[in-house]
Amino acid sequence: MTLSSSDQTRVRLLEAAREVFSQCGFQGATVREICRRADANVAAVNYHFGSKDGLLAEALNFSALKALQSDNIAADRCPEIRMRLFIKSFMLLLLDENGASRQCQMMAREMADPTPALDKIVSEAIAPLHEFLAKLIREIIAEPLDESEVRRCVYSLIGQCVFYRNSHPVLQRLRPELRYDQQEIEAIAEHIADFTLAALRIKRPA
Amino acid sequence: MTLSSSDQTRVRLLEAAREVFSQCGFQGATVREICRRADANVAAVNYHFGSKDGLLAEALNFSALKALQSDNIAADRCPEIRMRLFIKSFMLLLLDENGASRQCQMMAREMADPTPALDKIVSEAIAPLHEFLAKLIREIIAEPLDESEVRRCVYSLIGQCVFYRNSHPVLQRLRPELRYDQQEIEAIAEHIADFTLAALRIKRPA
DNA sequence: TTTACTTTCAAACAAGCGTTTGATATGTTG
DNA sequence: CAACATATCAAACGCTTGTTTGAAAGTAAA
Repeated sequence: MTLSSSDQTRVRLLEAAREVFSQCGFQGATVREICRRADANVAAVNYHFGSKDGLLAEALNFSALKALQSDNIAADRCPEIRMRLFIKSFMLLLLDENGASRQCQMMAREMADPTPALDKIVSEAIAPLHEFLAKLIREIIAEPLDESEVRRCVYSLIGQCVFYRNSHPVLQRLRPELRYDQQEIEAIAEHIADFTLAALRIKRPA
Repeated sequence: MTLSSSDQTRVRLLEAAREVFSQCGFQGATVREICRRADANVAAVNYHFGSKDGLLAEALNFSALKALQSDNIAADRCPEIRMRLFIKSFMLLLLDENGASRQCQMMAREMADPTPALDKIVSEAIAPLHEFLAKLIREIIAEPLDESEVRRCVYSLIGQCVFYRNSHPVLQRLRPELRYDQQEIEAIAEHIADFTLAALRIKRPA
């Protein structure tokens, strides 16, 4: 099955949309810029997706994030190792600069600036992610723990991770030589894992 | 010394600007909305501040954040206690909902969406804050530590803190009953302090 | 009161936005 | 080929944005 010409511009639009949305946010992105990058007419967005909102809804795609979680569960490792593995692949998704994976970056954008699509993002991607992490943290602590306390540990972990993405403009100015290459990302991931696991071990019986 | 009529609308504009900027971000805020809340004409912003950019520059004010740091240094306490004190007052600044202190919230906004004022914010407020925290962390660990490692600890701490502000729209949807009252903020601050200090103690000689 | 200066205001401006339109091209089907 | 549905396009629409304008109102000193 080959692509019809309309399907071709559709996928070009979706790809360009992910690029621009993840870079500029939904508000900052313009339909004209997306169409320019997709070599398409301004009217193409509304023809194929109905509206800018519709384009965003179709551009969102949580498969990478979900794959990350199911792979992690499938991995036959102890909870602490699985935590390390998760953080590493999560940071790669979040920071990879020439990324085929703009999905998480779009989500990180939406988190600060709500759009009509935020409800979908929360219920389909963020809520499951939080539950996944809460479960993993419970396994690591291995001691019954207050629900609200587990939740705050999840927030502490995710807060550390998304910080590098959300505050990238600031970090860039603080340390202009900073580049998110594979090596740097892995170093960051290792720090976050060390930091988080150390904090979690305290809560565990001795 | 009393306020001239022009000074009065100036301060009303500044107050309204802080309100709207902290709620909507710079891009999302409109001059018309600010003027509406300040009971001023649309032209008032350009008359008094030259432009929307100029209004932002004057609305920014880092005195609360600086006072927080100097008070903390002045307090005659051990580093760990000072860390707890700092986190608590920082979270109060960040989360206080009917806040006279919109300053930190504006800064948190800027961090995700760069504006022409970001350079000023970084050099005058964020860089000193990071240095302050780096020093505090070094005191807590009390062992010579790699500069990049200290920096990442600073990021871990700040990341946890600003998460509650930047991801507020998400957390609101995840837990609609969430309210940032005094008690909740203090509980959050205590968690972050416990979490962070536990992680830092690991790095310290036994 | 007159003069000079500052502040406010309704109105308009130019530019950018998402979206719509109607014509033109393209492709598919009988 | 003819007929029809689909896809693209330049152009324009209606709206909002930050900003400017020039007149009116207010203020203070001589």
